[in-house]
Amino acid sequence: MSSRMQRKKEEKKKAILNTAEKIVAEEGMAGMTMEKVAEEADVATGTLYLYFKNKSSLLAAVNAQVNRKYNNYLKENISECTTGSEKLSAIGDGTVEFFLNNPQEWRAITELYQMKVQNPEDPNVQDFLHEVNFMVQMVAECYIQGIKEGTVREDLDPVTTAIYNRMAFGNAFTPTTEQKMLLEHNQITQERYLAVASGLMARSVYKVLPKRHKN
Amino acid sequence: MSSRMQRKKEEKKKAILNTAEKIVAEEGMAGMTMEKVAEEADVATGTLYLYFKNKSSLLAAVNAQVNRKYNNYLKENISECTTGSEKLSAIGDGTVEFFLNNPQEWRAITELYQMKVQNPEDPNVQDFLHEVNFMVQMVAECYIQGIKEGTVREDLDPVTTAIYNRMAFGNAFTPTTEQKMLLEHNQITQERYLAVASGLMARSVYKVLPKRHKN
Amino acid sequence: MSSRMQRKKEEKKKAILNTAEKIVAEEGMAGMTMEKVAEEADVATGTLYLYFKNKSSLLAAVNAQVNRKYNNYLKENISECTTGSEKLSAIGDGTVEFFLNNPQEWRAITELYQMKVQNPEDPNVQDFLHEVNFMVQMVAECYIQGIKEGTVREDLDPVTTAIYNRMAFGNAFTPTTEQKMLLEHNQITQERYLAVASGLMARSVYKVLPKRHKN
Amino acid sequence: MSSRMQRKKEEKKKAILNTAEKIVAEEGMAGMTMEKVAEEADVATGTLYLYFKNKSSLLAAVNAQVNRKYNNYLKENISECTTGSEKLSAIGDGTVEFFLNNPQEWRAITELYQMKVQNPEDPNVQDFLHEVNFMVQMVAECYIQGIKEGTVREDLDPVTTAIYNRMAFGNAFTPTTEQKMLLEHNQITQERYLAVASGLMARSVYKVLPKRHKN
DNA sequence: AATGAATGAGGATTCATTCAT
DNA sequence: CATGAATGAATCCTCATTCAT
Repeated sequence: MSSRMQRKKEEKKKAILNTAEKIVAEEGMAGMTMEKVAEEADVATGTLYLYFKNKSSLLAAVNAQVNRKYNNYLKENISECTTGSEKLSAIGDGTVEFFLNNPQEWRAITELYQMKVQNPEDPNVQDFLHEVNFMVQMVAECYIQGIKEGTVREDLDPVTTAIYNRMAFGNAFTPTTEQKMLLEHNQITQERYLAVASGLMARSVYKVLPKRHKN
Repeated sequence: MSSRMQRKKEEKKKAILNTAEKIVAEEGMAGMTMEKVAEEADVATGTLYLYFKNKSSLLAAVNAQVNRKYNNYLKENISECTTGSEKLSAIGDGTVEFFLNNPQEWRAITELYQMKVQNPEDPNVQDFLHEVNFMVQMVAECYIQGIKEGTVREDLDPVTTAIYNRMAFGNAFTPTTEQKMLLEHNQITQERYLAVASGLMARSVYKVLPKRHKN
Repeated sequence: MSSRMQRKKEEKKKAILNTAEKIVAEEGMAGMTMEKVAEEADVATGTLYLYFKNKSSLLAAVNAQVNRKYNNYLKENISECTTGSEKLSAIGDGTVEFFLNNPQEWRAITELYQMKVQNPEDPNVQDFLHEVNFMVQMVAECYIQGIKEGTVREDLDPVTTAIYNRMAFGNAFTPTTEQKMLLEHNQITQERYLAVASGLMARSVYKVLPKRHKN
Repeated sequence: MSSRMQRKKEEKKKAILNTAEKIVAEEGMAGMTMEKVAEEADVATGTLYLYFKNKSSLLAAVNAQVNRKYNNYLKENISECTTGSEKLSAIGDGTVEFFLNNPQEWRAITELYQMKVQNPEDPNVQDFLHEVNFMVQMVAECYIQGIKEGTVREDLDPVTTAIYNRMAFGNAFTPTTEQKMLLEHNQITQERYLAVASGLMARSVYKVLPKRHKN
């Protein structure tokens, strides 16, 4: 295959992926039908199966891509930080920024939390796992550095905490339906909720809260 | 209707509800088809609709029941506590116990976090909302008491925190698929995960960690 | 059975019948479910089957009752007329009156035009047939008298015409969905339609139009 | 899509449409289930939904097609006529012919008189309405011409009469169940009924009956 | 590689009718 | 007589996946 062909193929795959991501963000995982993806990506239904083994694999690919974007965003945000505490702040702030600037990606990420993995061998699943784990390791390293530097509690388990935080983060920005009902019922705004959640997470990690988090 | 008839009807409703709960726990919300419920509950499909308006309402009823069980469990656990700190500990420990003793209920609760409410007027939805809110208020009051008693941070927003905690709790005990993969990949046991998560939550709330939480 | 019991039974049957009639009028033949009838008539579903063999039979009974009412109305209206022409006018005017005063009955009558007879042996079907045929014979006799008196065309086939007129009448007052769309599309009011239809029917029968029909 | 493909698709659509028409004619609107259509058209259930949005739309399409056939038949029949009276006769005779030669279409047309329109935006509904209205306008114009030429009553309302006639025609050829019972009960043949009905309709319209209608 | 028509199993819901009490 | 819970076949519609072109 000529490299031009190659490139074209790659582009089509991306187009499908982006369309799928958009639909997942807008209508949820269950709302993403292969037909809709095909139509909106302007390809035939059958074509989807040339690029993705099945729906499950496409979802995994979306999940991988969207997490890669998130990771890249944070990586860049961190690059100029030196202390662990700074990095953690950068991750926190970066997430807020990412959430505000890429609402579609964020919606997709949280929708896909509940993705059921059908075939762990699937390269897209592997890819996805790789991305998520990268993030976990990155955060864990910040904790380790923070512990060394005395800003993070010494008894904190870095990796496990990082894994726990993934969900806590997601939830802080995108409450479940149940939580939305509770917030509404108790007349609490989403902004308030986000602030409180962030504070709680910070407090669980830091020895002394950095200034910005005193809110 | 004779009271015997009445009782029998009530029993059948319970039977359907329990079957539905079991299936939700085992196969998720989407995996709960009306046919499966009917078959496993050993009734005809049509019978389900005698007791529940539609699938959505049945799910809400399951959600209400399962949260009621949880609430009752905690209520009893709390009843002998006096200080806010004690109560919060009792809630934490009670949740662990409940999770260990009623794995099915717990699975169902977490599966149903993402339940979409279709008709807010539905009595079962109302019932569910009532239960969840009861729990939130109960925890919030413990925080308030704890603040008064000096064990809980003064700047903590009781209700909002209680709402956030619902999800954090759920997640601590039943990680998402994604998290399970991460835990496995990093060779962290579920017990370890639960311990770390509990510690993080405690730390975010307490002024000084109670002894039991020093893990 | 005591005659009091007998009466009570008769009353219950009437109640069911009236409820069924109402529902047919409001929601059409297909919209009349046995459950709805039972609920609205405040009896158990099973009770319906004590009084009517099946749904089909209940519909036939409704059809019979509603036509009986119509017939009685016209009979009374005619009773003081002497000439055939007068009687026919009385039937026409009576129908308009009946239609205006008993909209429910009228709706039911027209809805039931398309009733499919499943079992011709059914007493209710027989009853229904008897009523409709009574009406046909009554009109036919008016035609015959009119012919004798020189007001109705001699070459008119009394019975066949009377049968044809049943439908024409019904249609004049209750156009089909299709016709309603056409009327709306051409901005013709129902009143106009009724007037035109009546004029056409009169003209097809009379030698010289009676004054009232010159519209 | 290749034009061969295109043609094939068109053919399949027609096949489905024809099957649906046949079933409507034989078993009525309510008797036409999607499953029956699929089976008899030898396609899968899902295939129906590739060609028609839903059952309601399929029924509308059948209604449109069957009326188009009827219209075309009459258009051709009229084409060589010059006077309004001739055209009206041609329409009457044409309808008899159509009824005799296309019994299935005729049955379908009359069955569909009671079609409930669910979505007026549906192209098939629009199509159907267009066809029916075409017929109404055509007949109305004949009346207008006839009035000018002095053969049709001057006081006749062309469009309204044409709308009324649609039903009258339909009924003349395809009596309702009720009427069939009455005819049978009074030993009147369908031919006789048709003749009488035609005569009545003619008489309601013409100033002087054309010879052919003196029956 | 790409297409998109076709498939058909599966899922929610309704409703006439029965029957044990 | 009366009840009303229970039945389960029937119906509409969806959607992941395949395959002939």
